[in-house]
Amino acid sequence: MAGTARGRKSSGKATITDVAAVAGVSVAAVSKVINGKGGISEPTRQRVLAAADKLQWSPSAAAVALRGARTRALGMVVGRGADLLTADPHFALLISGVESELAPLDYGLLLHIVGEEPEAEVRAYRRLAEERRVDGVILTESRIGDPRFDLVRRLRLPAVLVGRPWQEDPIPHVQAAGQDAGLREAIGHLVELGHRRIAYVSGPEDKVHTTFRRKVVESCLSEHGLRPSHVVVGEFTAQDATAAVGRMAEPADDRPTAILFGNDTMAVAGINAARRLGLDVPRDLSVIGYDDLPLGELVYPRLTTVNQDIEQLGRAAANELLGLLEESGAGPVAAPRPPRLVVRESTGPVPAS
Amino acid sequence: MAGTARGRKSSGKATITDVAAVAGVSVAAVSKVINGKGGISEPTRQRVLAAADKLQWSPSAAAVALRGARTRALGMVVGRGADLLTADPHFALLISGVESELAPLDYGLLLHIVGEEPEAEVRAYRRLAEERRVDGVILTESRIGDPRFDLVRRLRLPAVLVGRPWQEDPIPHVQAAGQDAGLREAIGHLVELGHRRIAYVSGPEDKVHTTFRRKVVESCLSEHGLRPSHVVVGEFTAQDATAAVGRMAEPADDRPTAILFGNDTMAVAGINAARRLGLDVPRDLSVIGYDDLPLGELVYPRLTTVNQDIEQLGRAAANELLGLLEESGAGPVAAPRPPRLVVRESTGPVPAS
DNA sequence: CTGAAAGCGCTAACAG
DNA sequence: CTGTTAGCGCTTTCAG
Repeated sequence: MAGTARGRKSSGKATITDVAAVAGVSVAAVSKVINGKGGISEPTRQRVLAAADKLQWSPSAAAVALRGARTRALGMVVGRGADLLTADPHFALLISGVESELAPLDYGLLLHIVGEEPEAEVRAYRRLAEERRVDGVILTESRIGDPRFDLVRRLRLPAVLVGRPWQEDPIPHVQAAGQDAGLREAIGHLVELGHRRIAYVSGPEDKVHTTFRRKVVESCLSEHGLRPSHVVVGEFTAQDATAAVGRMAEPADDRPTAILFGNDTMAVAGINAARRLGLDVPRDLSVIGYDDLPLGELVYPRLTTVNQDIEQLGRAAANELLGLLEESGAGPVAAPRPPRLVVRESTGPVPAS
Repeated sequence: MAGTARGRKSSGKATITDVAAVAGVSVAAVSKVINGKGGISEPTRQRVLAAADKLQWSPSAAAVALRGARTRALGMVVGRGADLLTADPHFALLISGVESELAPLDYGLLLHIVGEEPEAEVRAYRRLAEERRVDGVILTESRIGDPRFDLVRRLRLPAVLVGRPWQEDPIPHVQAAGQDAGLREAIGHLVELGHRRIAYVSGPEDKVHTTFRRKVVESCLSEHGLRPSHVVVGEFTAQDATAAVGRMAEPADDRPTAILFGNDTMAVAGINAARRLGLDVPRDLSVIGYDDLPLGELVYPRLTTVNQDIEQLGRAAANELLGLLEESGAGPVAAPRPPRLVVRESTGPVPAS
């Protein structure tokens, strides 16, 4: 195990030059072998591979990026407080889907969690672009008048939005076909059970999907000749859900017999609020959530909810973005399937009264 | 608004050369201004800053990394299936804490979610190191005989572990003082309520913290002159929790009057399993979880559990790693406080029988 | 105080 | 088939 030949810099990590030296070839040959370019004899190829393996060498991401302007990393900026982030596995699922698409291509995902302040968010995107840290970004949760679409365009930062774009924004986006399917099924389910007084508890209306869903609920109810008995716009939190239920329970004869909630967290909180008010779910009140979090299976009664394939959505978004970057090797990805109702135990026939 | 002076490459993004040209100085001057090195006159400084701002320029991360061997990014490899990831906000919290420490220093976090296969995990770390994509990594969930400590050492990849190291491993790590405090409080609480038959449902014993906690429970019970009525080792899943409760309920006279679960998800599942067996919580059975997820406040009865300040742990880990990298500017971070019991509604006096 | 020039590790022409 | 060489955008001596 005598020391290596001509003094390799003792401590620093191996470079392409070291590999070339060990293999007894030129750096160009090493480069070609690593990048699978043709025009290299098999014996040479083997020697290079052996040398690279021996030295535990892979091309430096920085050098490759500097040379080719490809960083092989995608970015994602999440603008939410830690509290909301953790109450809702939404992002974990999305990221997991994105990663599953990226991993085989050896792309990385650069994550930025910023607070709610819009300026921090803008700054994050700006740096990602200006510093050329990523090849593109994945956007989520588009808001009404979302500034990010303009931003990424000005930044010339390739971007794909997960979900429903704001207006006719020509930004590439992925979403499941039949976005309204889940809510339609949900309402159909309730109507079939005899419910007529149906309330809707929504999330903050600055999000595009929030208003969209409220409209779907309203139009779908009207197709059944109904109007929502109550519409509450809140904050997607347990507190707001509890408050909403409290408010709706007041005049008992006007109380809804079923409530649709904007997400599962609110729905579960709503169920418990009802219970504390002496109402049994589903006997006195039916409840439907949205998202189908694991939580829904854990609680009692198990939650009837609308399932979205968020992970698949992440996969599709990553795939789309990779396509934009002309990254071959990103095989086709199955389209995310429409949201659909999962009937469990929190819905039942309308109370007799 | 006439076209820029001598043909700047029309479409490509601005470089330091462009900024220098616009400011009418040399690239060296621009570099010095940006990096806050002294020896630049104020007027020059202003001109450079104005030019950089006008061109929306920040130094390319790739070039900086190539030159200085600092990527200003940290890595985190999460080896878990998407399912486990989402059932447990643990990582979301941790990441959120890490980010909050990184953001002010403009460090990025490169995330890799790999499956359960150990080889995928090793590969991920190896690439992170060999490609010099990150300056260091944060490790979580150390396992018995964890190969990653050796790995990062061989890779010369600066690393900090979140949580309890395996054996005396000399890897830098952060953890709250008084790791056993929460469980001790929990058991004290139960004993005070008169419980004598106390069971423990643990997670997979390949994790270091899992075995540690079981030992704490056992030794703490024995200090009270007790032995666990049952110890079940499962998978941290709702299924296993349900099964465990089913098994323990069998001979009613040997049934535990209280169960400690390894995490909140199991605890909630356990409560519902008990309910389906006709047992009321906390009247017939007391239940305590671990982690204090938001979930615990949503369910009925609200869950008594052990709270850990995971976000703070993430902050501390990032801070420690930054310190290892000799990154100044990482101010001191408060030490994570010991786990502590949060008493809510799922525990009560031992049943009379 | 300011600028010219030498690389960091790699890829892509171009010559042999 | 294989080697030489010119930069990619930046920082950093070292001279002016």
